[in-house]
Amino acid sequence: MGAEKNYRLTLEDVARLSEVSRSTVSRVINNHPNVSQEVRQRVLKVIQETGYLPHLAARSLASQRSRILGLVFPRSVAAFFADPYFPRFTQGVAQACNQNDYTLSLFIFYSPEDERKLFPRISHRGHLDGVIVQATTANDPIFSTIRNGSIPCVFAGRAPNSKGFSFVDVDNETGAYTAVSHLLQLGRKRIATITGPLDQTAGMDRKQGYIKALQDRGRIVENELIASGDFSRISGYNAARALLPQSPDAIFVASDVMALGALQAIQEEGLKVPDDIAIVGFDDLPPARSSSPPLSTIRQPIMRLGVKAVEMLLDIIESGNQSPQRMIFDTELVIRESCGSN
Amino acid sequence: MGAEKNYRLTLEDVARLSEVSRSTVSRVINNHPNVSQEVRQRVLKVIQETGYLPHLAARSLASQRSRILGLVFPRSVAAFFADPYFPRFTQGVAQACNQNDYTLSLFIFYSPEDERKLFPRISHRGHLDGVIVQATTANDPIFSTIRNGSIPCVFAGRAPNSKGFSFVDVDNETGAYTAVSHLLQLGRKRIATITGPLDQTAGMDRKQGYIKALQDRGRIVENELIASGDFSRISGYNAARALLPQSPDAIFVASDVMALGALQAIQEEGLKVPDDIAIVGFDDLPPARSSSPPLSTIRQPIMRLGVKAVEMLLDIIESGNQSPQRMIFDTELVIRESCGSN
DNA sequence: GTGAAAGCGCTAACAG
DNA sequence: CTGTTAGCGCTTTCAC
Repeated sequence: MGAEKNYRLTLEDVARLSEVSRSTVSRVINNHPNVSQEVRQRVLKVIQETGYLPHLAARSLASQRSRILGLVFPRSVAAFFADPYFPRFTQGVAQACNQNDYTLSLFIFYSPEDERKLFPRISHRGHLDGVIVQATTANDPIFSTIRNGSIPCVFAGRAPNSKGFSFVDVDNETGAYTAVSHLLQLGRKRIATITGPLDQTAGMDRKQGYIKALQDRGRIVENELIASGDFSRISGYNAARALLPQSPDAIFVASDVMALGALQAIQEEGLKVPDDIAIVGFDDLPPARSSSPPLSTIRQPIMRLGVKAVEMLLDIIESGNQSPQRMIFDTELVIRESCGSN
Repeated sequence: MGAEKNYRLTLEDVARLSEVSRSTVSRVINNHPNVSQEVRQRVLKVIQETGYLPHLAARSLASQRSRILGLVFPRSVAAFFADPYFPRFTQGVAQACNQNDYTLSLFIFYSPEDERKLFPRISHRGHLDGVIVQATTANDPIFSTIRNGSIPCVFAGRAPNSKGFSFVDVDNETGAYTAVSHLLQLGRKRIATITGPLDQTAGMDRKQGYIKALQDRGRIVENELIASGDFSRISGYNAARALLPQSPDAIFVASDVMALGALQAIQEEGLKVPDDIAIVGFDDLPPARSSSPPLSTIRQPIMRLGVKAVEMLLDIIESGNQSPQRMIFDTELVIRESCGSN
């Protein structure tokens, strides 16, 4: 191991020790082809022995690339760290950043104050090489910021007004469609839904999948069976309470966290899940596995979304490719006890 | 609003436009006193109008400070984003970083591979101005890395071998003591505990508080009433199952997440909480509020821990103060239904 | 395949 | 209070 001294070694030092020029050392570090095997080995050895580490700021300044990626959670993603979805996504992003030798820098917005302060840093070229932005409602100021800036960006989730933007997402509509179809196959007659916020595509698309599944089987879509929530547990609880008087025999809930709230409301009413009411959630987060009864749900590959977002972003950065890219992941129906299929 | 062009303005540009030298502009930006009011205003106006933003890398290089703080989750913090504690703490850290114009950079370790790659970046001076490290087991390699490096560091939680390190923490022992004392006052006779991992101070201290509360009231500490977990839900579930044959009438559980698992185990056994068994958890995370029955628990100010960690770290960085600092927050008993006091 | 030289955009003495 | 002058440590033409 190289000594970890206070004195920082520089390229200059390594060059001297390996008896070549700074340029050559730089080439070795950056894997430039124009270095002879012999010299390369010699330099590598010195680097190894000294524990030399390039100075990131110096490198950024000279190369005009910071090798820092931003991960942005807009203010309208209020639920932020209350829903396990976000930490999990963050984990995927962090992992992929490590893998690719990029540094991850986290931006979480709370107040307009934060935005005023941080938006310039995010959108101006020079600080970040690119950003991953959690998609949210159309009117969040983050959109105009990104649009007016010139920084490479990938959205996590399709944003309502994100035409021309790159994004990673899951097929929300098909996921919901699958969930509701399953419920129909099980013979449920009055299938209700608790939607997510309808100003986000995830909320809209999942609702659309619910509607489509019903229609494809010739069922009538009843508005009294549709309640809306905001992905929070309490909103799921309240929505379920509002739904119960309509005597549904099944509910498709647009997120696991809301489903947990709904489950509680149902049970408090003395009703049994799945006997009286079947439930299918969406996300497949850990809490879904440990509820009583365990929650049937639509699994989405959250961590992989994070990883893919980074890879897509790096591709955009490195290729300079301007045309928007997109990647839609499939979901998977996970059957547990809450839907009563076993 | 300044135009967000591809061309980056430099200090030079601002200097020219405001008809002063680069140094003066630099002084204005860095709030140096040696600038006349008049000139300062003029420069500020130009900055405002042009939307000039200093180039961080250039600044870092020249000033030898990156204004980037690292937040590190060691590999042995496996539960990572499964326990809402961490996201919440992260939130506090992110908030405080914004406030102080520092950038937050996140390091989450999964594999030895990650460590090999990232440790040098963390411990070498020059990349990060300081790091906040989530405390964990004594044998995690992060400790030697930090110790051998020369980077300012604050631990979140007291580490088992962190003598001489700065940290923020809560008074775990007193928190546990309070919880158990409350249970005793309610007349519970056979109070069990489910501990956290005993190679972490949070686990040890909470166990110690349990023991002390019992002893202070002249109770005998029975080993059969002590089960250990690892802060995960499933470990709480298993520990509770192991405890039930000893017929406890109360359990102090060292984390809310484990308490939820224990609750489930108890209820599956047909026992009632709090009638048959009272439960008090630790943390006061959102899930504690929404369980049935709601969980009595020991609240710790998680976000404030994050904020304080940053402030402490900045103080160390800016003052160059070497002597270890520490801050211990008080906890608070939150009474809900699971302990049966109402 | 290698080295010399010119910056990248900023800070920080040092003069004045 | 203000300007001049050196760098910070690296990348990147451009010669050779």
